[in-house]
Amino acid sequence: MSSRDTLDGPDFRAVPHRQIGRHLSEHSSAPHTEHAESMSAHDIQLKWQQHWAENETFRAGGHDDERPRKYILGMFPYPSGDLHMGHAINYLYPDIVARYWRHRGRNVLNPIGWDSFGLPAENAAIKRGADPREWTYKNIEQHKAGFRGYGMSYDWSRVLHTSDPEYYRWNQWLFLKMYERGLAYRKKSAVNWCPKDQTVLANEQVVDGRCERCGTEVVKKKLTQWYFRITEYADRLLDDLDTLEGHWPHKVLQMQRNWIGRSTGADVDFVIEGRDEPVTVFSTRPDTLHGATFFVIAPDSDLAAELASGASDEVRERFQGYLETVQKQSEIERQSTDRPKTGVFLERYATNPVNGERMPIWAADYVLADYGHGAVMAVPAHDQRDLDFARAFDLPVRVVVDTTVPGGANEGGDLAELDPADTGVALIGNGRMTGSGDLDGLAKDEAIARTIERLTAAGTGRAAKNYRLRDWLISRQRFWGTPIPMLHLEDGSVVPVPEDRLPVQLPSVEGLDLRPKGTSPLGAAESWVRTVDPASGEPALRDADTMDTFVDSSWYFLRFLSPHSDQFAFDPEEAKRWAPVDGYFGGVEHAILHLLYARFITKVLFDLGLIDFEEPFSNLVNQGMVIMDGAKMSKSKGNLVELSDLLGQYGADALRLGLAFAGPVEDDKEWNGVSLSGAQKFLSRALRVADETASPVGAAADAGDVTLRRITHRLLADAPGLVEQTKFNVLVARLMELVNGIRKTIDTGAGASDTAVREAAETVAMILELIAPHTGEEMWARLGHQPSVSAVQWPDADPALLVEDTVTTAVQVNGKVRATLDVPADISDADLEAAARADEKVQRALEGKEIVRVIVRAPKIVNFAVKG
RNA sequence: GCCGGCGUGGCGGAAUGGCAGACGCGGAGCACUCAAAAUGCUCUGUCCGCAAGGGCGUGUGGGUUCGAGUCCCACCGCCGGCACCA
Repeated sequence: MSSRDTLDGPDFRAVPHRQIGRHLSEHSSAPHTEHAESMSAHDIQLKWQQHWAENETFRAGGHDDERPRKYILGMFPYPSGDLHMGHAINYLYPDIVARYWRHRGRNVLNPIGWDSFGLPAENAAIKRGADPREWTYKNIEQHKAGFRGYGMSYDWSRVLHTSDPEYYRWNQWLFLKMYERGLAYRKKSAVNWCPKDQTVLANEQVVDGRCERCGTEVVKKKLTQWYFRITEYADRLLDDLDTLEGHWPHKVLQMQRNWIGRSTGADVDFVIEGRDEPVTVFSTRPDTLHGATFFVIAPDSDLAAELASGASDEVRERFQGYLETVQKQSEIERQSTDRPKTGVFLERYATNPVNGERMPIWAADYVLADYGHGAVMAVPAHDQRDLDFARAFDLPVRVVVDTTVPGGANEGGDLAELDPADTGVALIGNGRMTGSGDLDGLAKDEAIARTIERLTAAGTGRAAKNYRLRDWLISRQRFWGTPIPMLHLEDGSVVPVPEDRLPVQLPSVEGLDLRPKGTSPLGAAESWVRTVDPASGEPALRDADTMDTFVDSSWYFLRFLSPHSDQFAFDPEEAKRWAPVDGYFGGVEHAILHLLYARFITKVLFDLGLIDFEEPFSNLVNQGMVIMDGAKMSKSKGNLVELSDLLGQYGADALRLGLAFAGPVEDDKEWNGVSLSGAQKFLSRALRVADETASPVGAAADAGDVTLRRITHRLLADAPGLVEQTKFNVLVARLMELVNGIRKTIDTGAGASDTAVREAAETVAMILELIAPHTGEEMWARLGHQPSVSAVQWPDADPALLVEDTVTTAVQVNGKVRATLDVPADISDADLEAAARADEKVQRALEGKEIVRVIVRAPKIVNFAVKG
């Protein structure tokens, strides 16, 4: 808005979104506004939804649109069943924000699409003997109708479905790019296997040892699978989290940090007797190397098998038995930390590089094959797990850190009494080195640095990092996903499908048995699997696995920027214009799944030079769930509240308002506490003040009732902050205050023809539109304006109306309020103190007391600090 | 075990270190009505008091400050993440 020095009311310039400069009269004719009493919420809803659809009101502006851009996005839905309360709350918040930025003069992109590959469609298809396509696209149509009925301001020209070949073609393209860069690779490894879904799972999809989808206990299976090398990006994924601080929920950042789990320390090479190659172990405490008294390797590692095979028959037999026991355990059993330590001595020895001591080598399942090098140097005195093991098998315990020294963890204690071998408690705290040659006396950090220097110089070790994060297993043995675009030749080599042959389309389900059986159903599609390598002309077999659907969702936010392109996955020029996403909304359940994968792929695309940013989502909001009786709503619990029922009964606006008002965005909302009738009541109250507004359109507000004008302008000033901090519940409360103020002005104040009433009602219409868009539009129309209110530009608040002439000062005595004074807002400290001292109540409170100090913060507060 | 977050009326929840409880739900009363619904208005943290007024109040105990729901320390409770990760 231009800087004007008049005290006019808000300047509600209606600027159409799509093309600035287009005149209101060119808009399609305004929908007929009937008399208030004759229109139900339902009628209002339909009328405006039709208007928005016909006018493409929320289509994002094109290249010629000069306004600054805002990209607002909700995590796209999976098209299972109909829309329910979960969707209602998830997609409400981004819609509020998108609508807000339109009022703030931004070219807003608020798209919607469907994450439409995945197991539920396939399982439903198996159950009904149908094609997953039918189920999927039927549900998508239902969702689309549901979202329109809910009043979402989407750009419907950019819809995408990940199960369209036009989409998954680019998934395959991404895979090939990853492959070219060595970021997609195949390896045989023990993988997580869900026996129910009959497919492998990524680490991220195993929750407490169970399948994230179906809850079945996960088992380990040795399989050759495709992986994305996310570990190569571990440092960047971890370090860049710092740049998101303050923009992403702290909790999500912390969860990702935990998940990546970087440890720093050293790799140390140990010579093994009777083996040519040394074995490397990782340790975060190389300072304790002198205290390493034995060596432990994971029983299911290749090294264990190798070392056992070189031992006596008896040892070999014992080891085999142990290995079988270990492999029979479920993940849940194995992860339990409080079970006794078990293991077998392999009758082999390693040599401690710092003192040449012989260290017996054991195989024990407390060492994991897939972390570090699958082997550890055991320092029982200073590691609880090693100590437990040493005590179970009577192995030597040697203290090399004195924790009783000044500043140590057991300062002033008696080291002999603290002997871990006796107490069973490892000394893991700080202290000074002892019994470690010339490391003696050094503190932990110094000793670590010194040890790494020595090892490096001797060539027997080096500084090293390790991560909890594992590479992302992306193969799935299921039908309804993106085929992996690779070919297996007769000579055993694996080659990519050339880019110009994409997409590798899914075959028809006709004649295919989709039932899970441990290998991909695609493998049975003979005519599909058997093909020819276009490069060599050799016969080839297609890779029959499909990709994890998290690949689909790892880059979809870029596809919205050029959703129909057959030239690019996304147009880099469009990405430059719109991306990254300014406001991303979704549930915390994706804190380390989707959000980690999307960050990873974004960094890869950055490295490919296709985008100029390294983080996909500049701001993230985790909304809470709608719960019922304290539990998540779900189909299985039978407490799913369908959206369509409520839209008919209460209307979209009442539902939106009720949810927005129910509490802070990130909190769960108890459904029984959401009052839709209360919301309805407020909406009709708002509509009524618009109907009652009696001054003409365009009437200047300057002469209007000042009290009401102050409320209006305070809201105009405060609402942007409230929306930008996602305090929608407070925004609703403030709207209620304004409507209450209008009500009061009409009934007992200046009356319905006062121009402040019009100004206030128009402000309500504009801001209410964010939350209850149909009612906002209807108010705007009834106030005599052309649609759409969504295009109205946010007026600046009049600064003169934001400062009060008189304010209420609290007068405190020792911090307790004893009186309030109405004083001029610009009162001086001295005058205020004098006024306070003159007040009768204050005098009474000060009677007989000695004033020690007086704090005056005009015009807010006076505080007398007194004695006696 | 490690890491993180949160504790405010009967309920959902407000509150840049400056009048705790905005706004709403629920409750009580009043107006309109033959009546009800709808609508509008008033009251509604708690204790003492007829009242004026006062005491107490943001999980508990300390601290910083003229002043603490807000900042610091300890504890209690709840929620979430990670966890035999060397």
